[in-house]
Amino acid sequence: MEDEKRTKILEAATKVFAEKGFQYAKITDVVKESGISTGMIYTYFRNKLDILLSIIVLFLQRINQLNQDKLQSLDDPKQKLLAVLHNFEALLIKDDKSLTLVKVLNEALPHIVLIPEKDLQEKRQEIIEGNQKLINRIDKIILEGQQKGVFNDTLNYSVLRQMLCGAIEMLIYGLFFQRYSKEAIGYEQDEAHKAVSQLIDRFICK
Amino acid sequence: MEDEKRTKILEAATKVFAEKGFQYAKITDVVKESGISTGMIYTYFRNKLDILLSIIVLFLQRINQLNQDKLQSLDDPKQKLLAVLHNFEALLIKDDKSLTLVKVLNEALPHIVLIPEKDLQEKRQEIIEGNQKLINRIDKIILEGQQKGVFNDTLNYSVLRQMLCGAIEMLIYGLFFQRYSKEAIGYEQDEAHKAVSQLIDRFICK
Amino acid sequence: MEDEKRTKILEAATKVFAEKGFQYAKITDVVKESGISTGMIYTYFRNKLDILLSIIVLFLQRINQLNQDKLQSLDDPKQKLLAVLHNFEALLIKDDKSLTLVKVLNEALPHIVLIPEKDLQEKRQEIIEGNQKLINRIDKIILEGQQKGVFNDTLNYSVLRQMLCGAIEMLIYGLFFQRYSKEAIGYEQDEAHKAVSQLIDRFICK
Amino acid sequence: MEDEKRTKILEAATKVFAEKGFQYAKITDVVKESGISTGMIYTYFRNKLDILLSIIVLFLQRINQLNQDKLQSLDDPKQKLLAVLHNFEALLIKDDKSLTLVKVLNEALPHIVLIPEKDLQEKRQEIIEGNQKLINRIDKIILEGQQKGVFNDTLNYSVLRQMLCGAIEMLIYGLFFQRYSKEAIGYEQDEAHKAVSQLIDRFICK
DNA sequence: CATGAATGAGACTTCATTCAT
DNA sequence: TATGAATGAAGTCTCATTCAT
Repeated sequence: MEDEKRTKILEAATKVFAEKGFQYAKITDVVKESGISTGMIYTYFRNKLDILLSIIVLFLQRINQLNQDKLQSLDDPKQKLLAVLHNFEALLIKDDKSLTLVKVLNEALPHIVLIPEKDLQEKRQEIIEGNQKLINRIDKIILEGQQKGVFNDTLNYSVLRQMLCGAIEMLIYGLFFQRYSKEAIGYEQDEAHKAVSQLIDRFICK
Repeated sequence: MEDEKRTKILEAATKVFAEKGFQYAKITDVVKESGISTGMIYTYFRNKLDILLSIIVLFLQRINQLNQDKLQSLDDPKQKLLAVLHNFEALLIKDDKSLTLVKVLNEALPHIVLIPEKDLQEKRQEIIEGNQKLINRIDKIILEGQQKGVFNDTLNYSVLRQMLCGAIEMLIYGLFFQRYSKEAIGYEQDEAHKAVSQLIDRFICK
Repeated sequence: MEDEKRTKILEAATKVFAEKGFQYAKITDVVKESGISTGMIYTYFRNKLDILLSIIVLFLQRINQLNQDKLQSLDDPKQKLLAVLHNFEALLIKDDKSLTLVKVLNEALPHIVLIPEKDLQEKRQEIIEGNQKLINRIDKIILEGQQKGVFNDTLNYSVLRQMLCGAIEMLIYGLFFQRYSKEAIGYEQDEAHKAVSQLIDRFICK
Repeated sequence: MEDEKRTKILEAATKVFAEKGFQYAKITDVVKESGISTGMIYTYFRNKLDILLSIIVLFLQRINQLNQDKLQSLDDPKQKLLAVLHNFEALLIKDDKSLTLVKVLNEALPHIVLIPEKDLQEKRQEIIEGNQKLINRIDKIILEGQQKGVFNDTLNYSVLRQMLCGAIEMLIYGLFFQRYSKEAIGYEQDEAHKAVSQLIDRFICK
């Protein structure tokens, strides 16, 4: 009941932040989009930044939870990597609403990780740790694959992870761009999925 | 002399925007960083946004010029792709100062392309066209490679371009992050360079 | 309730603009005078100029309404002219507060009519039309009086109107000056009233 | 030589202040109009306000000088009043350039007389005294006319002076408006002249 | 619990004025 | 004497946040 309202706010904010950019999005926009009054929003969140951080925290909690659930039953590094990828899809590409989340993450994460916000230290810390956990999990998989001799080991695992994430992120952003701007980007969700599998096959795997 | 000052402002602004984010950067920060007074800044640029747009316009002009220069003497699609990549490096990875530009581009481009700023329409248009030219050039190279039978043609050229750009962007962002946050990211410029070559070899090429 | 606040702002602004002059009046002065916060003022008016224009629009609406009401029941041109004059008094000379309006009108109208403000075109248009309507009504009365042979017709009606308005305006300004500067100007409201009647009798009438 | 430049600045400023209004006129406008550099302007005048005050001081000096010259040889109050009026014409209506002065006087005098500018006290004082002298001279003529039994004495001399000045001012402003806005006002200089004579004949004289 | 009217801090920007050349 | 590039003080306006109802 309470959480329902919280979720409504976060979903509305995600849409608004994605469409206008965090800096240009006004609280009033979130009010209009969510149908929840300003005052109410401020009982759920300390301030505007808190909403943004909460969106990200929620995403990181979900993706990390999903990863934890899926990965423990898998052994093969390649299967693990594909599972992580699948989890991204499950959270980010499943529908138009989810795609907006990518835009928000793209815009916000670099700042939050890099810039020490004075406000909301504990939430920022949670994000940094959640982000770290996500990255570490991927790194561990790649490293394991390299050690098992199935993954490309001519490159540092961190380089591989960085490229993999960048490629996926840009693919998904392309989908968001297409949905939102109504301009053709030239591919759809299924082709993006195929593309990442192929990237793993040809670039990550030996 | 005049251009010298303009450049100084743009460089200072790039640093400040990269470090604080455009929204949180104050004109006073640019004043302090550049050593040029508020009033002077406003004789060179119409407003804060104009500075941001000018940074991007300048980058797009340079990269497109570099590409035009380098590409006309090359025939082989793979050589062309490597040339484009090298141009990115020449502009973005050559030193710490250049790396800040990546951060600014990452933050600003999605907004500018997506959101119709009311202000500064002609400059915004220049950016959209410059960006388009950059992307089209890459697309053309990939398409040519596919038609010549040397590039991976199981995937759409736009998918390949998107992934290539995403991977490179993230690699460079990693370098920026490392220089700026003093936290190890796990690789350096040369390894990034090698990584992209390898990505082209294994993923883009047949 | 809402209109009450709008009125409060307009009244405070009229006083402040009259005392300091529009250019030297700060929004903070209006805030102090009205007891209404900056933010609130900007929900009622787009900007400082909008406040000024709104003061004038309101005056023109009122005077034109009053004129319309009073004139339709009158037949005699002289009675009509006196009615218009009385309406001015009813709006401008009734108390100290009203007198400040004269100062604001004197200062602002010449600019607004003459200079094409880029901002707030529709409001500016309303003022020009309201002003025109006011002048046309007076012109029509004078012309009618001339045609009926009761008004001085050795002079153009526009000359007569101009002089009449100028004389009245200066008379009222004198009253404002006296009230505000506490320096004697040498006459009071009743004498001013008498003077205009006499001006009509001796100068406008045959 | 020096005075030539001073005059040039004052003339340019009069035009600019008339066209844009003192508050909206920029020093740069005066620079462009006069062809004299910013720095130079500031050697002749202390600040922007000083220019405005100097324009008015000069006008008051001239009109008072002219009045003194003409009036001493005249005896008849009506002739004196006509002489004063003629002097106004000589200074304000003689050409398009002079007409701009009316606009500036209209806009500035009420403020200067009313509001104690912190700056430039001695110049402000000079204006107040010059203005006073001008008004006193007119008052004296009217009073004299009343005492001699040739002027309307049912009204206070200050009321008569106020109306006379208002009527003339508005007539001249109409001429300025016509020249500047290219919209017909309905009369020309000669008709304005005739109108004032008639006003004196019918309203001021018995 | 719910609202949205009201607040005011602080950013952007302008332009009168200065002063090195 | 002459210039106009450079300055920075100060005003307008926005919008996140509060709190009376």
